[in-house]
Amino acid sequence: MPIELEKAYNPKAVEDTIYSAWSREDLFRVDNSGSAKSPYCIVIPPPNVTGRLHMGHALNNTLQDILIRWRRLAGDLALWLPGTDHAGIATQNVVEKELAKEGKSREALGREAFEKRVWAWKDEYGNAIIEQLKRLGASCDWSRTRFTLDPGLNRAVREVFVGLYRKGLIYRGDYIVNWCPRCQTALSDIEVEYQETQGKLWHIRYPSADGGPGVVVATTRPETMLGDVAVAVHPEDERYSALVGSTVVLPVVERQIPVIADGFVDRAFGTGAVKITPAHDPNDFEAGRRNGLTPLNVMNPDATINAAGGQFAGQTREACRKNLVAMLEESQLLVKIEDHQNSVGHCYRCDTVVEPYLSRQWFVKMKDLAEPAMRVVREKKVEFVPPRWEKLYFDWMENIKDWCISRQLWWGHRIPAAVCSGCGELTVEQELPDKCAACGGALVPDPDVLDTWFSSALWPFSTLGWPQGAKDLDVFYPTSTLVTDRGIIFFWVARMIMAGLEFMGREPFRHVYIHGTILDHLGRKMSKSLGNGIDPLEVIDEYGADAMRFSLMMLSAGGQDIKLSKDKFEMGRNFANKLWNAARFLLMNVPDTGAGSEPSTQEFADRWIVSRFQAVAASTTRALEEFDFHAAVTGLYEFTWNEFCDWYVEFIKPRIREEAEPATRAQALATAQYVLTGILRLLHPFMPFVTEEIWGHLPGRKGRLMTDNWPVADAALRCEETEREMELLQKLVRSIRTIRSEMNVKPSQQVTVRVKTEAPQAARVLERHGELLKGLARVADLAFAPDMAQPPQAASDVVAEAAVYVPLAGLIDIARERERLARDLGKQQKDLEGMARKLANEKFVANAPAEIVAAEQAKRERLSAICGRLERLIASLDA
RNA sequence: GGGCGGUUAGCUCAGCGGUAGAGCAUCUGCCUUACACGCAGGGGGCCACAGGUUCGAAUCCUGUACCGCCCA
Repeated sequence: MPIELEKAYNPKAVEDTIYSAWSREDLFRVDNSGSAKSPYCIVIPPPNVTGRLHMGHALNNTLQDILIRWRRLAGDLALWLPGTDHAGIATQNVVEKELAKEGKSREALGREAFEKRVWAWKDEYGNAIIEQLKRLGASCDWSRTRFTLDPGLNRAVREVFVGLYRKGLIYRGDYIVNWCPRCQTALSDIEVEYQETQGKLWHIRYPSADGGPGVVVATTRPETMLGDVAVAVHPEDERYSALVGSTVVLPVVERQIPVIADGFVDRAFGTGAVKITPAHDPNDFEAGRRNGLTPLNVMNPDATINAAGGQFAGQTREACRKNLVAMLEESQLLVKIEDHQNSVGHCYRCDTVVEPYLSRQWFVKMKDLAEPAMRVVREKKVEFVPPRWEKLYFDWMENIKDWCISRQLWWGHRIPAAVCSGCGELTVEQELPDKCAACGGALVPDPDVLDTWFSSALWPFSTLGWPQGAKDLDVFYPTSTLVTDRGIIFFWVARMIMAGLEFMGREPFRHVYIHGTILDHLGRKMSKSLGNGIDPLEVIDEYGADAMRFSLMMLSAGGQDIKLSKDKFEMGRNFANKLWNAARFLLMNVPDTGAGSEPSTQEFADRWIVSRFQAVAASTTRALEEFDFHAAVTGLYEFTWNEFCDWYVEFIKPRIREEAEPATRAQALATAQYVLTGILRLLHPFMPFVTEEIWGHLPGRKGRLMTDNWPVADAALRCEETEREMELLQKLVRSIRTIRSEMNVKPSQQVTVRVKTEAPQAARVLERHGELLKGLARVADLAFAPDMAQPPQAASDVVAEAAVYVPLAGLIDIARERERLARDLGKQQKDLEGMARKLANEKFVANAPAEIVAAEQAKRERLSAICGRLERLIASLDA
């Protein structure tokens, strides 16, 4: 019994089944023992445990899966190592919200109980995104799944922290950091997002202590004046030189502060005099240090005013600003208010306005780490694809600032440090002792945790078993390719390179592929607040995972951003269905025993498709090697649809009918099966489900497609002569089809065709392959000759090598026919003239490469032949 | 203010030195027993603008405009 497949491909019915089969058969697991295969490894950019799969993930992970499935088929020991990120702030926020619903708080619960609670949450919900990746088809080795808070990774974090501390690359100190008053933690510089805001510039008079007019300062944040300790002017600013060294009175607060001179003041900004608030502004902090001024902190961690703010104590920063401005106005010290555009920092997790805030934090000294990390990119040991991202990397690395790594959170890696309650000595150890080594006093562990990105930076080696050492580490480090978004080049990529070099002595990966960003159909980023997101799981339900993957690849050229709308997925869905039906058709005709998969090259059509297949196998491989996913996928689309389905399958239909001659039938089926099998292999990385499903129906196949082989193009099977002949045949078929269509000949109606051709190649094609032409153009009667006379009442068309006549008694309107041919002639003549002009240009002939000139001459010849034929046709109509 | 990317058919995008391509949409025929998620045929573009380089520019260079992203 021939195999009968469903009429339309139904991804819903097969995807889960296929995935469980792969899983059940343990095909995801990578065995690193004694393999002679060369290693290929990708570590996943670990999604947040709190995350839900969005289109960005879908794109990112599709790309990784394509690479992994390709390399696995190609015979590598291909490991895709999955995992999730503990996402300090985000996860803590989620659980705190949950607690709030129960009327509880993290503080009331206590640290230990809270941490337990977060772990419980993680155990229950933290796997969601992993399960969603499986629906995408991700072929990760799930047995190696890691979490950034795993004990092994914690061990790595402590090792790195202590190592860097001992080298003097980690230090603790009091500095202005970016403080999120809502999350109540420090943030690193790159965790702050700046937004252009229409603000104001308040000009405030600080009168002299001696009763003089004093000085007018301009500020965008009047509330911070509570913490002012000086007013600064530029040393060379003549407007103020008399005031330097004098004392002014801080309005409302009535505190006396000095006027100092410092070169950092921008004379052109505002009034040229600025207030100095060292505890609340990074520049002022530095200025304060230079000038020996003691910072005055006037805010609580939640950005309300503290006791130092006197009468404003307890007010929020916003309320304080309002009240203070009102009071200044009342006392006539508010000189003016200007509109002022400035960019205001917001917390990247909760969007609260960030406060520059003086506090004691831990920092990593970056300069020494950045140097070798730049070198490996310069020396192409690490390559960005597309290469333009290198520049961004260098720009950031060259201006790198120290990294604030401590976070005032409860969820994360504890900083392995403690302070002695007795002598104040700082202890930094992987395993903290109970007592201070210096004085024997009790040690108080540092309450802070590390920036989540600190553990992420170690991901390429901590996940493989560092620092304990492991076979995986030996086999797979350095990893091969990192696939990620431009948004985390600083956060993650750069830091991984630095950490990898520092602790492994090798760069963590060879290539960094930076893909585009998914945008909505209007070109905006997809976001929860805009509600313009497309849910990949819905897309998978509606169109299938393969359709989504394939469509995304069709749309993602050269790492360009992707403007997405749901209807785009029809492309992939239609293609999957096309493939399915091609397979369905062949399987309906293939005997149970299989057709074999040895291609035949005896018949012209077989020789042609086999040759074309070698070409596409070669170009697909090349495209993947160059990370050109778009080229790979469009090449496969065109080959499968336009060559295999539209032409080859149509060609062999007569040969595979039951009544056909058995030998040619067997050859056609074997060749078709050979090409289909090859298509499935080439397509598998992009569309793993349909290809595996079809594979499962092929008679005589062994094992799973997922672990089969990647096709290697065989140059010996390439035949350019055949391809040229086929092109001519196709032109003739199209020519007849065009006539049929324009003359409204019913598809069921067979026609007679006469061809006038003097070209030996055309004669040969018609002689040998006339039957193919008759089949595809629905021709009952075909004849050709060098001197073929135009039959009466015939519609006609030309190709360069021939004139084609289709006698259609009663259907021909001579006038219309003449008009049609004349229109065509006009077009062709215009092209011909252009070509002739070009070739008449001596400079062109002299300067252009010989092969170009030859090609242009060939083109002119072709056009001239076409024009000649058209002219003769028109003349014969007039006769 | 600096950097990067974009501006090609109605829409979404390829092409990146030899006079333009795809998918969708559109128009005309077709349920030609693999597929209407389909088949066949057609129409549609002075490749943002202005200069330059070149025998030749959508493609390289310079500038302008607009859109987007990143950094300050």
